[in-house]
Amino acid sequence: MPKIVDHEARRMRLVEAVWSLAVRGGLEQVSLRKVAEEAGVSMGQVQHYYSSMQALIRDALDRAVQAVNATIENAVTAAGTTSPEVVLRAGLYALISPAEESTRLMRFALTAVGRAVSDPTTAKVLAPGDDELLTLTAGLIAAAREERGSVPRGEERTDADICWSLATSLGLDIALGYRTPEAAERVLDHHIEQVLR
Amino acid sequence: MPKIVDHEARRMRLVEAVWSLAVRGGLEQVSLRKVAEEAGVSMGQVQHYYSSMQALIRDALDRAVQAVNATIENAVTAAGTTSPEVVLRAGLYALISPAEESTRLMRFALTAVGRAVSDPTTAKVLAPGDDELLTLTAGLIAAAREERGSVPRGEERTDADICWSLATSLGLDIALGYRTPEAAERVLDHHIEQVLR
DNA sequence: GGTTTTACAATGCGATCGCATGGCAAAAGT
DNA sequence: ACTTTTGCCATGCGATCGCATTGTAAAACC
Repeated sequence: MPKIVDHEARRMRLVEAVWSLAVRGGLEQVSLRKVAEEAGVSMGQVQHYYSSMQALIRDALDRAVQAVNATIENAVTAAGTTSPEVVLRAGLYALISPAEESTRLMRFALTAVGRAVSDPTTAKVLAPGDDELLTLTAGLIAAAREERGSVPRGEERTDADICWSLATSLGLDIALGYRTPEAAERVLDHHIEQVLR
Repeated sequence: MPKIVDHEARRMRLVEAVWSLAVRGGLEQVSLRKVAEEAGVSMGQVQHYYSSMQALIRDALDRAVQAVNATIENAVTAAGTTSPEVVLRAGLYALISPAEESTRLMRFALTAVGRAVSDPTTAKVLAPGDDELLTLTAGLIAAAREERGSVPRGEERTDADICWSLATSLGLDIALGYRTPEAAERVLDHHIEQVLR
């Protein structure tokens, strides 16, 4: 067998290049040559690791979405077994984090959203939280309400749905420069306060 | 002077072609030749009315945003001077309307969102509701609360902000096929109910 | 130590792109 | 009638695109 290289590292390097190029000038600025140059490798290497441009971009998107999900899970895990309200806030805040890498991933996701309009595969990758996340969040909301002594009012699933929609929307606003993370946090805080009231 | 033609009609025809092409295959599928073919005219005509591809797409985006705003204003105007809650609902519902043209415009806007990441001009066009809209909406919320006899709690501006964020988010979900208009309406109804409670 | 397999690198091809250019028909002004 | 202006068409150019092809150096296997 030939040279032993770290395939994962190679791919990650190329995906990073795609992220940078796309954030800098949109997905349309991502080409085999540009990616190769940005990553400091030859065009041949890009072709060696990805059978097509589509495959490269798809992998870049997959990894971006997975990275965002990972930050949410990490935030929730870090919150540990404190009060449900703290866990709830931790998860939602992950989407409006001022961390530069977080914003970068959101920005890249935004450059790919356009494709979701005509490409069902892309749409599936970018789809909002699944049932499992919604169920978990609904449980957190119910528990947090109980903890606060609020009147339970059912419909926690819809409340959870709205929370994630709002947090995502705020995160995208941050990525587009429409809001600062601080302003977004104030809005999100206010909403959580209303929900748990 | 030469042939008299309806410039506005010509431009609108080209913009329509851009919308169709972009919704069908993303903004990257929009080219001078394709637009000309889609509109059933020559490439020269496209060049005659738009000095560059950028100008054409910018006009298409401007008109799309203006069209969406128009549907909101029309909905509000149509609601007339009934109760503030009805007016509020009318405006918000406009963003999740099941009307085909409405979804089409949202879809096109989505194909352009990616550009906003790296193009401040596009970002400005796609920016969320301005202060005026927010102030107006906040007034409607306050009035609707009073009408219902709810306790006033200030912060109506933030409530208005959240309402528009949620409605927009739901509208985009519909455009991407993540939700049906009916499901989105249920979510929005629930939120309005919570806000006015 | 030769063979094979892997990991690239370099180059070329056909298609498509935005845009510039030049020409031409029609109609308003003189 | 003739000039001028406008609306539009057709064509060509240089750049860039994704991808196929071919070549090559290195390392595991026999």
